[in-house]
Amino acid sequence: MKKRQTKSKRAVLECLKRAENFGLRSDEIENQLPEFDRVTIYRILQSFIDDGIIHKVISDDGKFYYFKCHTCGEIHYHNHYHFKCDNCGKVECMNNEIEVKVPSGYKVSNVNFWITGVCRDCNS
Amino acid sequence: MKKRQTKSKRAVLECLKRAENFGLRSDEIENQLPEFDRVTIYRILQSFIDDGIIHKVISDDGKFYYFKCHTCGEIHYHNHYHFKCDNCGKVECMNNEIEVKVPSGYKVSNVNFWITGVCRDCNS
DNA sequence: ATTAATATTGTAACTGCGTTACAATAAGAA
DNA sequence: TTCTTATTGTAACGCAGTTACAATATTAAT
Repeated sequence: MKKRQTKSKRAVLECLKRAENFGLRSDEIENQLPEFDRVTIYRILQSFIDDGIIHKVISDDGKFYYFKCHTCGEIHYHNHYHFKCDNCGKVECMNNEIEVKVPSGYKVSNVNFWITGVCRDCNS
Repeated sequence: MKKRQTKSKRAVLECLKRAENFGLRSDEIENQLPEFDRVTIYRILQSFIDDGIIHKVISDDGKFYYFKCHTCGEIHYHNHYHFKCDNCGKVECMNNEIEVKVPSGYKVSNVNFWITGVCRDCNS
């Protein structure tokens, strides 16, 4: 099952890199890449996640956002906030590690932190 | 649009109270209350949320969990962790307020914090 | 207790989003 | 160039939640 390089994979990765630490939904990627089928895009995103190249986060209204953030590719769980601006709609990774405190006896393996509010750009 | 008391509403609230600070999915409530239609249950849950009686949280795999936790009904956003045990599958509200630190310029209005791991019961 | 107004319910059909099956295509090694 | 098989597109499916609408049940007024 050796992976192959394809136009579609390169294109999807380009989309996510262009977005930087802002996240995209799969339908946003679809719109940017109408030459590829949505199933293909889903599969590529999943394979990137399996490889640790990107990560995905669920929003509070049940949609997945995909990120190619600066810590992707390293061994880590993505323990930073993901902030969605209610005004402009943009979703971004906040690049601060969060110290997750849980009661004794609990063991944390993964986190999904979602915040909504107003971003700096929309506040000024 | 004055609200009315019904058997279904009482039954749904009973389910959630019985669960205490553990969360339930709508399909779990459906199974407990086969006498009511799933649409009815969805509507009741939504109306409870509108009234602030319960709150809902999205899990990292895209399912909603409904909680009647001890702080529901007060004016607050539910800024506590929601912990799902990978072993026993239970989901619980962790009753500690989290101090959410965001970069200056950002304004937080709502949070959705989801953690997975192993709970105290399954660890011992 | 009756009646009337309308909030609530059940049924059916629909939506959005992600997945699966399978045959056709194309990447990359020989 | 040829072969192997990873990848793709098409179509159909599945799940979770929503909407439309007519039937029912709660509550207030008589």
